[in-house]
Amino acid sequence: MTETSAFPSTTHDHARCRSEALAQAEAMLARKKARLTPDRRAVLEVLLDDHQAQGAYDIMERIDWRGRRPAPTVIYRALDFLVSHGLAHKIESLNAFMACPHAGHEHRPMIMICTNCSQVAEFASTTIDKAVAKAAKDSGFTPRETTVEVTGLCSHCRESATA
Amino acid sequence: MTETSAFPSTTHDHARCRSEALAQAEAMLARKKARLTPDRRAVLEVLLDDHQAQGAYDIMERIDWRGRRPAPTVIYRALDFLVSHGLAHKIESLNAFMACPHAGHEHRPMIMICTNCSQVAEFASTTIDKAVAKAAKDSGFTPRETTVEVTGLCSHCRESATA
DNA sequence: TTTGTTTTGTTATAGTGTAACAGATGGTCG
DNA sequence: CGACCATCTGTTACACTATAACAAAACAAA
Repeated sequence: MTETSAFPSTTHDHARCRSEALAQAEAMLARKKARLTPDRRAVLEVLLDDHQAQGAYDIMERIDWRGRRPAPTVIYRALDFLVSHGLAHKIESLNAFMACPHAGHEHRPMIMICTNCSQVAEFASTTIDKAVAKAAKDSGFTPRETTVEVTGLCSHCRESATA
Repeated sequence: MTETSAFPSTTHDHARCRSEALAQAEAMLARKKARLTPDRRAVLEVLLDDHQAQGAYDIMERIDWRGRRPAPTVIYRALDFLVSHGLAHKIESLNAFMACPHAGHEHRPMIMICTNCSQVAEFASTTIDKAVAKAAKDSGFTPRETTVEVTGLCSHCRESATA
């Protein structure tokens, strides 16, 4: 039982969720002496605004640039930084990004994508990791990075199923 | 031990591999009364030409169109058809496609991507499927489609490692 | 305060994927 | 046979995703 977070409930206090994640991120980066510059911070904040996957261009539009009109590169650079420090994940099957709620833990979790409400959540499972490692070994393959993504219905949407 | 195929060896008889896969595909589609039209067949043949992932535009360029200059839509339509009939897989982390060597088996295998020789292979593992199902259940999530992709080194490239 | 590293700004371009709709083709059933 | 319906093709246009390349600015460390 590798208990981590799943989909946020209706009673979920998002303001708190968001500010805690941000504080953790700041602390973690300070420890690593990495800089959370204004652009990077802006991107992270947009990602933390909700529990949905967001495309780079969506993110770009949601940021208040105060007159600036930055190129996509700016966003991708910030996203690269966040992903490489474990503060965000890229969701390959959506070509989109999500904030990672567990700042700084080394992990490549399974990502769950609700096709109804389009919320995303992650779950770290050592069982999956082991199963993948074994399958790779049985094929003579030496794994480096693993991607596991699942689409389906979250518990909310499962219950209020559209008849 | 769910033995399927792994990376082709140096002694691999690709002409045979290719023609068998094509024959299987034809048989399977005939059974389903689905049509392997010229465009679809051309795309499948290009995918079967090697064991690498190929982007839609690469595929388009490799086909001899005899003067025609088809739009990308044509390729994507053919790819949709092939994927929906289990004759090809989309590799999400590469935005590319591979032929599936096991025509018609219902399966969503783990896909292995060698970052050295860029060959791809698949492996069906019920252990992974179960682990993913359990992780989803533990999160209250009802899974529909699963993507598992691993990058790393195939057995060949592992041995002849670039010092 | 010099020096080297990291970050930003900017332009341009490459790569991936869909929407929409008219027209052609093929299979089927009376 | 021929009318019909479903599927497949052709085509135009566009939307979305991502990177290359390089000069300028900001910063940290000594």
